[in-house]
Amino acid sequence: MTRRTPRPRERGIPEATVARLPVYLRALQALNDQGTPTVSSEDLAATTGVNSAKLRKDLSHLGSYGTRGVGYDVDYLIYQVSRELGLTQDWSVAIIGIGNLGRALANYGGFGSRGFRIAALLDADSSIVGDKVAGLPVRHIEILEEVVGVEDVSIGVIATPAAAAQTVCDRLVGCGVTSVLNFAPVVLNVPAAVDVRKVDLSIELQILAFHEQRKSDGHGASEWFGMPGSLRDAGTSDLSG
Amino acid sequence: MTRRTPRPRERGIPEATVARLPVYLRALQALNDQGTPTVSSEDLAATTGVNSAKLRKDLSHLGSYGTRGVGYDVDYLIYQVSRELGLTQDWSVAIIGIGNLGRALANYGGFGSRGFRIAALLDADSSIVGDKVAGLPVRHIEILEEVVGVEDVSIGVIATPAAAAQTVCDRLVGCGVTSVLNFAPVVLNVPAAVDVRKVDLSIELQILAFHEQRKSDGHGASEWFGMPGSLRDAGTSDLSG
DNA sequence: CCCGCTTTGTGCTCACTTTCACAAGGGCGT
DNA sequence: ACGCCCTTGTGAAAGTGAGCACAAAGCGGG
Ligand SMILES: NC(=O)c1ccc[n+]([C@@H]2O[C@H](COP(=O)([O-])OP(=O)(O)OC[C@H]3O[C@@H](n4cnc5c(N)ncnc54)[C@H](O)[C@@H]3O)[C@@H](O)[C@H]2O)c1
Ligand SMILES: NC(=O)c1ccc[n+]([C@@H]2O[C@H](COP(=O)([O-])OP(=O)(O)OC[C@H]3O[C@@H](n4cnc5c(N)ncnc54)[C@H](O)[C@@H]3O)[C@@H](O)[C@H]2O)c1
Repeated sequence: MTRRTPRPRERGIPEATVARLPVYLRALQALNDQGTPTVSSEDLAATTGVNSAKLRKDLSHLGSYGTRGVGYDVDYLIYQVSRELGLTQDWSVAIIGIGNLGRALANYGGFGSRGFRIAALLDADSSIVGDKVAGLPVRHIEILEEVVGVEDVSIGVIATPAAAAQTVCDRLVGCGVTSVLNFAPVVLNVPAAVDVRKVDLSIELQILAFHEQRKSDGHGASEWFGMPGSLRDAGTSDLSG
Repeated sequence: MTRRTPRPRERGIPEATVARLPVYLRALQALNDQGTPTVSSEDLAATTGVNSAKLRKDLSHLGSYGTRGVGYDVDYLIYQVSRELGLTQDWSVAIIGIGNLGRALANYGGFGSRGFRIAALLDADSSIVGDKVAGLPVRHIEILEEVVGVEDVSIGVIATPAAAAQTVCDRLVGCGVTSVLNFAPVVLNVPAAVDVRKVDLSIELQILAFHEQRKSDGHGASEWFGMPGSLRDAGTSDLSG
């Protein structure tokens, strides 16, 4: 009866699940765009490349939002997943280091699916400070603390050379930023309360090289090639602690 | 000395270990650059932000290359890790989609720590075909198959808009490429023999947002902030299948 | 040549993930 | 109202990884 508590999920969504929620969310939004009203775990799992049982278990961590015999209401699920991920509020992002990569990031329109606002661009190079990139002025790294305060930055994106990354990170942490996305190829040292995620191109390539080597390694080619069509996911995940 | 079988490790290095080897390798190269001849698991673990037991177990999967009471020979370990990752041979990389991101990638000098060679840049936009980016000419996507064959491309990097990614991927797979690094925000559908790793900025941000929300969520601030100085790693990992 | 100090390599335990398999639940046709 | 069929939600099993704690092993000094 009046099942009051629809399972608010006291706390503790597995990290592995958190990493997949954005993938589901994206697929759900695509379904929504094409007008699909409901979707089964089987179908959603297929388009996101995961096992349907895993998908159901993932969603079950948010609560019981499906209807047996029918599936999930796309709109409603989008809302629930967004809420869980914290996308119902806006997050200010600052990009530090407006070089090749920082520029590409700044120009990247589809910044998440809403929820994120690029609030500031910072660089140490005086010759580009003042330039406008993607409509935003590049500001000097010197005023980082001020900018973080004024813009209420909660996520810092580090796209500086490796040598400057730790210093920049320390300053971000120093003025209260507790989430950092790091593109520089260094291991950042931060307090336990700060989350750091890294994106490292060379590591990705090296992992691919490892598997590539394995493939050519022993033999020519046989028993490889499973049936074409098997889905795949890969890449980013792993958490902090 | 004549320790003949240094444990060739028949096969099967845990994926989690593979993902960390590049990190160790980078730290080892830094040590080597500064002339350090040997390093203990404790020290190497500290600079790479992992538990020393985990580091030792990781390295033990490659064989017994340490010396008890002393540590690991930096040079030797660099060689062994490189070999295991397949970096003793060169891998040709093709970047498809020379827009903001593709350009940044092409210009990225520190491409891995050797081992990788950017062999070709491809794009569908005739107006930029022929341009030189980072010293390489942008070629037309039409001749992808030819380029892959001639340059012996083994890794394809997809930096096209999401809508084109699957098609590009299919063509890469079609001409024998079995390793793909995907920057487009789509789940690629590939045969089982193909490895796909993805780098997805919005997913990373959403994961950070989730944790950020958790931090501010319930309470003000207490029992948070573990002792500053704790190391952190994060980001990429997870494999294919 | 023996001893004690240091650091590796690893057995074992515990925690987290994935996947299977299925009972319970819900809608719909009759 | 009833029963059939479909899909969810989840216990339990299996797989993977993290980390502790320690015996085994180099190394150097006495
Ligand atoms: N370009 C890529 O594709 C790519 C790929 C993987 C990783 N990365 C990493 O991303 C980072 C940026 O790469 P990039 O190609 O854009 O380099 P870049 O040299 O083009 O840009 C770096 C920018 O950071 C600025 N900078 C330097 N020190 C700074 C400081 N202390 N504070 C603020 N800004 C500072 C520089 O002025 C420059 O504008 C590097 O660490 C690189 O290793 C880049
Ligand atoms: N720029 C970023 O920071 C960023 C961040 C995350 C993800 N991404 C993703 O990376 C991809 C590229 O981003 P971008 O900012 O460089 O976009 P972009 O529009 O600047 O560049 C895309 C390039 O791909 C080319 N292209 C289009 N269709 C093609 C086809 N069929 N074959 C070959 N080339 C084709 C276009 O001509 C263009 O040069 C997008 O999928 C984007 O979502 C970009």
